[in-house]
Amino acid sequence: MMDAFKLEDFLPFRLNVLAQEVSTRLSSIYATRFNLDIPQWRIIANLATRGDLTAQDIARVAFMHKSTISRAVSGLERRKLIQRTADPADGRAYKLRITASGKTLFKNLLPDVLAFEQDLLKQMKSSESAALLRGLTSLEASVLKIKST
Amino acid sequence: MMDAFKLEDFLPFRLNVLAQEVSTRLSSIYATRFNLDIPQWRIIANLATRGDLTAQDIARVAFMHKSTISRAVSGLERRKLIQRTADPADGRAYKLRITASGKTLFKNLLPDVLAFEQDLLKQMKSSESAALLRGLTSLEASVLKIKST
DNA sequence: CCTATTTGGTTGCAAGTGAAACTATCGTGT
DNA sequence: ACACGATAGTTTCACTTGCAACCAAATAGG
Repeated sequence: MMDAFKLEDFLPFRLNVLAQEVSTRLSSIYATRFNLDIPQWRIIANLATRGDLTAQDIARVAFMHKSTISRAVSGLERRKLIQRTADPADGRAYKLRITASGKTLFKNLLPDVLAFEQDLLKQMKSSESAALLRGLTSLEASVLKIKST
Repeated sequence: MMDAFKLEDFLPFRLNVLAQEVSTRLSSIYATRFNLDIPQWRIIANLATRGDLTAQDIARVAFMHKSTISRAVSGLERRKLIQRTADPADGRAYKLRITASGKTLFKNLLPDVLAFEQDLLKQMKSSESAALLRGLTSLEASVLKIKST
């Protein structure tokens, strides 16, 4: 019609659709089987793999808003999947730690989640999946550069 | 800590963060300068480049929910950027068409939007950006395959 | 020290979104 | 011609989310 612009080739659009599609399918795994939403899953995963963190730490590494974290933490604490203790070094902050049952949940969840990722990648030729991962790494760097501009 | 799982290497997480980051920065272009939100931008772009479409058509090509489209269309029609006419072939449907002022807006917007995409890609080595695009194409196919499973 | 600014975290509010219910119309089968 | 299920689009509702205002504690500057 007008111009040769194709929305379906437009990088931001493609990223959005892919992320959305992948996210929806993935979250159905931990939502239905483990009753976690996306923020909760991210917090669990970070605490399980990185050790104790404050909400602020999580905000930085998981790119989440602090209000989202605050709410997700309440839920996780209520279910005793994580535990909050005052940070001795900073009276405003709380150290978040995953509990034993949180670890168990994570251990049960992880295989499913990894299997899903592998399903996605296994459908691709290995040269293509390698290209994807390389490209994503490069794009991540590019976004950071633009960000600081 | 526990397992070698790294959330920051996990494909769904990476896609999410990237899409989110890119989307936010892009939408600030058309939000502040042209008062469009994401659904509206997508509708304008599709109508500008593909010609007349029904809401249903847009839902399919742009992966949007019909309720989202319905609301976005109202706003665009109110601003006379698009126009709705009853579909002669189907009494339930409406043909959506971009108006002259809609086209003008799109023409003004397009260069900014393309420049943003180019900014992203230009920061990457051309081998890396090629890898990215190839990988995304392959992943798109992979997601579709899993979807039908 | 004492004030001013910043920072960690929580909460209220407004906006956006998906699911589902609903209306109107279409298409199929009988 | 009619009844049925499917489909286009709108709207209501519940829920999520980001932003901004807020409180408490920390840090910086005079």
